[in-house]
Amino acid sequence: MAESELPNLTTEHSTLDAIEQMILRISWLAQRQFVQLLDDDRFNLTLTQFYTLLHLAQTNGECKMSDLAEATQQSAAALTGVVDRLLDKQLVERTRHERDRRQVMVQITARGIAMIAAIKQARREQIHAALGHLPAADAERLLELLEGVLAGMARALERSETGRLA
Amino acid sequence: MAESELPNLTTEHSTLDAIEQMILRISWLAQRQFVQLLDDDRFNLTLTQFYTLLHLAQTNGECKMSDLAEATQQSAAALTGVVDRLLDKQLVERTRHERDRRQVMVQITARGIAMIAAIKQARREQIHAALGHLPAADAERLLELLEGVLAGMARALERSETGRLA
DNA sequence: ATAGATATTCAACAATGTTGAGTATACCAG
DNA sequence: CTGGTATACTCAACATTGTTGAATATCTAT
Repeated sequence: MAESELPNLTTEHSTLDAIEQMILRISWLAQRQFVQLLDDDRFNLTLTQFYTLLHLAQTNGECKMSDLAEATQQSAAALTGVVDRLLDKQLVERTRHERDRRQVMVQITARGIAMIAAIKQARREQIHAALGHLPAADAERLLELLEGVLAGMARALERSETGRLA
Repeated sequence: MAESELPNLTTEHSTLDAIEQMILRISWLAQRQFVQLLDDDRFNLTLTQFYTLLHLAQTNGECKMSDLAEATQQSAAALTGVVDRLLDKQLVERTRHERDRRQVMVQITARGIAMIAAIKQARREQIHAALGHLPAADAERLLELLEGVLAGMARALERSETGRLA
């Protein structure tokens, strides 16, 4: 992975390294915090189930299994089990593509949409508890910078994963 | 500083909500990216194993199982299995406390220390691939803002988790 | 019709996580 | 010392997720 374009790795680490540590720790905390929320009796979802359902909520209409697997970074085999459990909870429906009968299409139900909305609202309250104190200008600036981070990470991930979803 | 603790949840969502989405997605990507790295033949660790080993690396000397469980946010029962596998890989050693024979003490080995160092170096290269393009000033500013985020999240997590590790 | 590609599921296994029971040890009261 | 209780950890049983490779069904092109 990107062995050529690495300028002065040994010297000016400090800021990027600190950002790296920060992102790792924030990721860890954000996830634990969110998992706690999802574990609530109202929701009772795992993180993987949530991300899968979220993508379905953001996709209007049906979604192919393989597309869903790629979007949520899961193998097709793993996704089958996740969708099974979402189906048990009546949060999604599974149908066959009309023309290409090989394809399995998944669609979120009204119940699933309501679930996502409720989780987002709860999450909104949680994030306000954590970040409500940030000055508005800082929040705006942070958002801009995070967009840059996300773009960079998505690129790096793409680059290194070519041909993973066998 | 905007002192309003929970002002108008229903109206001015936009920026904080966008930051929330961004953090969720970055967390997801950061983790997937890191898991890929840890899966490399050189390391062959899971995320949980890494965080557990990392904490042992940061703790000089031995660490009690229950302390380690709390620090890494795992149940004692789950940790037993994780340490079993770290033991198989000869990355840690398990001994009994001399006085209180109930306590099991875990200590990282030289091999474990070398492993953590190698992972940190690889991670450094990965983060450079993702963020190397950020202007230095932006990186500095991002770091400051993330520190604020981390502090807020740590506070929120503390508040909500009182007495979880039964 | 058949060969090969594509889409998905299934089977077998490993790692993690939960809960509740079990074991060993420590400590305290009588 | 003995018995009772708290503590520290492990174990057992189970659910979820993840991997790989095989199996199945369907499409497409010759």
